[in-house]
Amino acid sequence: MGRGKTQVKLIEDRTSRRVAFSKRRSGLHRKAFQLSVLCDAEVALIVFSPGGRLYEFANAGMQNTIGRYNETNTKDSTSNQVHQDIEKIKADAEALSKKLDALEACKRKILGSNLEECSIEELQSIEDRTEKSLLSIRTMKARRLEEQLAKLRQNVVKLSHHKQELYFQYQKEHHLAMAAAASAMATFPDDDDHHDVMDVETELFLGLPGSSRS
Amino acid sequence: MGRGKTQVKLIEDRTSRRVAFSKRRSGLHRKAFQLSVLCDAEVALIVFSPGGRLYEFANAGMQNTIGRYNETNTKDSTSNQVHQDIEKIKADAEALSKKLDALEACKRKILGSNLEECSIEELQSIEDRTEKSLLSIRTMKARRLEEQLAKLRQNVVKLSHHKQELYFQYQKEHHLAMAAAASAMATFPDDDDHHDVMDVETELFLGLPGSSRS
DNA sequence: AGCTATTTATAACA
DNA sequence: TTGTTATAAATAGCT
Repeated sequence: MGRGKTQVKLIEDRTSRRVAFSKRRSGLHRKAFQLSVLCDAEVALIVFSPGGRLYEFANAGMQNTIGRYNETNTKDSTSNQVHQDIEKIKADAEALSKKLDALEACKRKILGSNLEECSIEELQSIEDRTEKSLLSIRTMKARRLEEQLAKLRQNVVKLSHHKQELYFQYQKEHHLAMAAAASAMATFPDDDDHHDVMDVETELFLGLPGSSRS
Repeated sequence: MGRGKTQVKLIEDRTSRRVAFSKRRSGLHRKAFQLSVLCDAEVALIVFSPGGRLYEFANAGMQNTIGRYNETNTKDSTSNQVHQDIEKIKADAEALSKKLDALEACKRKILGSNLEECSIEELQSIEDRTEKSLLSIRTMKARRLEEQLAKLRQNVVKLSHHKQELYFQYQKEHHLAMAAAASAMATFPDDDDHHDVMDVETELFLGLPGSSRS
């Protein structure tokens, strides 16, 4: 149709191609419409131009026809996968929620609330467990205290050393000063009590009751 | 095109309509194909016959073109809603999971495991709480025991009554029998020890140590 | 399904 | 882009 026979291959000339696209697209649209009316068919047509422009026709609504297409043709693929994913996530959430409820109930029981519904046997087991816990907790607390003690002792030792160093330094400087003073004015011998710096009690005892002093 | 002009309205004759559908459908398919080739366009065509049969053409793959259509055209509606739903559910699951982890850590601490990372202050608070719990648990246990005791005592009372009834019945029958025997053979007086049935100790003491006997 | 008279679509041109 | 026109293509009504 037209003044020359058409070969079905890409039209090389860009302008001709654009024109052909425009005319043939509208023709296709018209034909699709006619088919839908004349024959009571459900027709959906999607056309993207090479430039990316969208043209569409759908006498029953594009989404409806696409939905029907997906139902009829490809029972699964996307839609079903998504649905399965959703179901899986929901189930996971449900399971988590239940676990959480159980844990909360358990915690409450352990903490001594909501014991109304417990049998004696259950109470006994909770009691035993709680006693054990208490033991663990106290053990750990004792260990913590020991650790702190050890640190404090270390600090004391360090401080003690530091003090001694300071003392030696002081003595050294003092003797130098004395020597200088002595040589300067040997006539005034001076017997101060520098040694009593060492007399101050600097040791500190720290420990649990009953632990012996090292 | 054909021997008569076509009005664009439903073809009434069923046979004609079926024929027209067949011919026009193939024509439409051919035109769609030509457009895709001649003009380098992406074309998708879906046709449902009135009988529900599916015919399709898509030079770039139906799902691809539908996907592109959904992206280009309808940024939202279904797909986006579903996506949002999924995200919401995921977030919920995440939150639940975190809560669960926290609870499990809490429970473990209370039960005396995983105390390595606790400070002394934390340990102290856990200890206090656990002691309280122990108190609650023991109180509840005592209450339960009391309840059971009460029930047992009731049972004892019932059994005691029942036993007495049985005894009276026995005595009655025994005396009747005795009377009959006496009247039958009054010459052999018989002094058996039936009364010792009552001598058996049937009372039962149940109670907590220190609770007084009622 | 084929055929064919006719209508329709459209390639080339303006 | 839109319109015209010569001509190819599609197809309605028949067989």
